[in-house]
Formats: sequence, structure tokens, C-alpha cells
Amino acid sequence: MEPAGFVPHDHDACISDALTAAETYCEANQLRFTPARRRVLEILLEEHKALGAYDVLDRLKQEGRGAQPPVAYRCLDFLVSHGFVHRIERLNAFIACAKPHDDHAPAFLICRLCDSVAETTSAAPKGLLAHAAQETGFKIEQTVVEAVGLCPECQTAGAAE
Amino acid sequence: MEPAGFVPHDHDACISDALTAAETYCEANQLRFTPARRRVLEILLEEHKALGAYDVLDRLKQEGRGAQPPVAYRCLDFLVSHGFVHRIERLNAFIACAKPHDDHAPAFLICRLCDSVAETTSAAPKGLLAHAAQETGFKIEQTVVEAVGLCPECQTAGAAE
DNA sequence: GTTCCTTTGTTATGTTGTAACATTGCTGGA
DNA sequence: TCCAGCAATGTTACAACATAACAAAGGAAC
Repeated sequence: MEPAGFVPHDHDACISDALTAAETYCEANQLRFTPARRRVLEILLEEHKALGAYDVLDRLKQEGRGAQPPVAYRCLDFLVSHGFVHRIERLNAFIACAKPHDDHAPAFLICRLCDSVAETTSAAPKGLLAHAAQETGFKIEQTVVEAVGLCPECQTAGAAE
Repeated sequence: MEPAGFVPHDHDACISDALTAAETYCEANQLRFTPARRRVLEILLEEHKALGAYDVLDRLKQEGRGAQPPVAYRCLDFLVSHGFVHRIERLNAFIACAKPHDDHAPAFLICRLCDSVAETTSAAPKGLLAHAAQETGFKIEQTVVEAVGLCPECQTAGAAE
């Protein structure tokens, strides 16, 4: 899989596709894709980068919605738990999933200078880690794989460390 | 490598070995293994589990040291940056390294019920992820690999969910 | 149309992390 | 020995991230 995020693409289409996919999935699974949830997903898709919960919250406030922290967190929790959005632990931030329901073990490439994030796929559920887990009887339910480093732009921009 | 953490071991020896190793490494590299830094490492080794920065801070306070948050964070930053301690992103917590300077890409198995953490090794720097990074020109400096699931005890204890 | 459950609104507070600056203390050179 | 410079520590204040708890509103099912 090619990592999304450092490559150009048709962004309007990517937004509407993702929204449609989410809508469809929710209908099929009796989940309520409410306006607030939809709007939060849209915001993340529009920005196309990792946003903190309070960044999302600020956007909601600008739009005149009542918006206390739990509003944003609840929407984000919903979106994360159904795979429309991923949480980036390293940044305490959230990003729209680049491949919703393309059943995957997501992994992220995080630039430590500009905080850009690209989504890709890891082999974590099958590799050394899974083997070690099996040996001790640990049951893996989810893996967090985040690589920190320098994106192409920041490598060239600042040859600086 | 066998994951440490869910297996019994000689804990006193493990503490003193780790302290000695840190001391030796610091001498060899002109780093100052000050009393505060040493004490924080000892605390993490004694507890032998992931502690939040404020848990460490509480321990320091009990011992009568002046202890505002930056004191704990500074020691932890030092220990993390030299590989004596790892940060567990998923828990916003810190744990003493089980294999200091056994040059490794650490990975962690985190129980979502009891928060126990076992350290093991991942293949992250060589697998799918590294390949994807190379394709886009992303330069990986560090990888965070954390598996969330159920430890052996919690699987048997609660057959629950 | 009433009951039940999910979602939303709101207040308040808890937890994690850092900026900024004063002070101390070590180290190396005149 | 003294003092210049840098590393480490002490302290205040605050910023950023997250959730508990409860009230109110909205939809679905009988």
C-alpha cells in the first residue's frame, strides 16, 4: 500500500467518497451518522491532517454550534470506534482514515518538524510482535504503529538536523 | 526475544544491574547521572510497571524532595533520551527499559484491563512500514509499536468480554 | 402517546505537560 | 584562587488534553 499524505490527490473527491462510505456503512450497521458526527468527520477530511480535539472544537464553535469539550470528544470517539478516524497517540490528535473499512492495521509516518502525518499499513499483527505475544499468551486486539522522523519536504527544506 | 513483564525474575538483581549499567554508560559518555535522575530510574525499576509522570512526582514528594512537575519531566526526558526508560504513548506513562543498550526497536504489549506492560522487540525498522517510508522518501528515526489487548491473567480472570 | 434508549448540552474538574526565569553548582581556564 | 560559562535544579504559573456527572432533547418501538 502506498502511504497517503505526502502525495497529491483529488481532494474534493476524497472527501465526498469518505463521507458516502461512512454514511453507507452506518446505514448498513444501524449506526446513527448524526449531523455533529458528520460535521466532525468533514472537518478532519477537509483539513487532511491530524487535528487535536480542541482544534476540532474551535471549528465547531466558529460555526455557532454549542461546543464544550465533551461534544468533540464524543464525536471523535464514535468515529474512531467505527474506523472512520484514527487517533495518533504520539500527537494526541486525530486524522480521517485514508482507507475506511479496507480492513487494515494502520500505521503512521509522523514528521517531527511539521507534524504532517501519512497513513500506511503495518505488518504488526503478523510479525515478531505477534510471535512474542503468542509465546506469552498475550492476546493482541489492536496495534499502534507510529514512525517518527522527517517527511521529504522537511528533509530538503532544513538540511538542519 | 522473550517479552519481559509477564514472567518471574530476580527483581533485586534486575534493579541493581540496570542502575550499574546506566551509571557505566553515563561515565563512558560524559553524562551526569545525578541523584535525581538516579532516583527516578530507581523508582521506575522498583515499581516495574508503567508510571505516569505525576506518579513519579508523588514518590519524589513523599521523599521530601522539592518536586514540581518539571523536576519529574526533566529526569524522565533525560532517561528516555538515553534509552534507560521508554515512554508508553498509549498510557502517557514511563517504564524502565528491560534491555538497556541492547540496541533494539522496543515494542510493548499493554493490557487494557490491568495496564500491565511487557517489553519485547519489533521488526518495525525492516518491515512493510520501512518499505512504505522508503517509497515516499520519509526518513524514519524512531518507531512506536504498542499492542493493546489482554494479558494472560486478565484473559483467565475475566472471561468477561 | 408513552416508554426506553441514544444522543446532545452544560458545568465543573481532573490529568498531563511546558514556558519562563531565578538559582545553584560544577568545570575549566586565567 | 577566582571567575566565566554552562548544565542542572527550583519554582511559579499556565497551557493542553480529557472526562465525570447530570439534565434535557430526540427517535424508535410498542
